Amino acid sequence: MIYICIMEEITCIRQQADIKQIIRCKDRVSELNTSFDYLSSGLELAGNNVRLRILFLLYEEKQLCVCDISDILDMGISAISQHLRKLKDRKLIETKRESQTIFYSLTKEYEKMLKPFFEILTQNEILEKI
Amino acid sequence: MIYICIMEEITCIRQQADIKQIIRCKDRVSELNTSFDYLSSGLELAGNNVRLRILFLLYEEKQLCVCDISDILDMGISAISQHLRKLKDRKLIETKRESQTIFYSLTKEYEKMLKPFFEILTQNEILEKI
DNA sequence: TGCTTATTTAAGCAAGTGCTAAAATATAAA
DNA sequence: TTTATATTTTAGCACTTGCTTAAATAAGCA
Repeated sequence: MIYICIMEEITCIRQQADIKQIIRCKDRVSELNTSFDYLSSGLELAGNNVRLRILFLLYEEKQLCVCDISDILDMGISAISQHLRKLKDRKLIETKRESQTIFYSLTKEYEKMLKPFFEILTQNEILEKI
Repeated sequence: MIYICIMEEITCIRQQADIKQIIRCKDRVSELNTSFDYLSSGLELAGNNVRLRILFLLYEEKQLCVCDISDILDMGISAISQHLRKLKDRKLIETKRESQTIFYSLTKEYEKMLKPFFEILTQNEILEKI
């Protein structure tokens, strides 16, 4: 019979290292693997300054077209369009065509998810003014 | 007398464009400018897969050293250290030295802020298993 | 003092991001 | 059909990010 022993390379050989803790954490992280991918990809999108502003504008105005956002943020239409595509691919926003104009809006799911953030944003601003 | 007229370049000359809406949004966005910078920089940090895992691990285990995280995530110590520095610079985490070992933990503020996210993460995982 | 352990910092590089400019697509109106 | 409007897509490029390797720092111990 052949025994194959897979040794996990431990980079750190601290005396006080809690091996049980490390193994428990490894398991925990790997079972939540896809959740981390999903959540981080969403946060990454919102983590861009321009995209965060776009999400906020859609949150407050309900719907806007590329052209509106381009004017508001003083940026090229193409640049905005590329940001919108990323947000749409990841289903943070959705489109509704009205003849030539394409209106973007937050999906129900993300409107709910982003609400607390934008409320903090707005409240802080008010507090600063008092 | 010399009049200087600063014309704002409007890239989009849509017939149906609501000029009042655009100007209102411009003002709104510019008054919240620093808030956007602050929030997006935080989300950007959490939007990285490795850093999100680090934040989650610190959330669950309360405190860990570079070495622990390096073992758990199977990554080089230097790479983890550089992520930790970014999180520390932005005050998402803080350090506590115990002789040679430096323990990292979430700051009170961000522990509270991240809680809802990690609860969703954990709940979804449980739901999937049923 | 030197040696070990724990960690950070710096240099270098491959890969990714976000912008601009130009070409392509799609709808409406003349 | 041609022309204008609204938008997307592609190519190219500067800039940033995240990793690796190697050198630097810092604390405890012989």
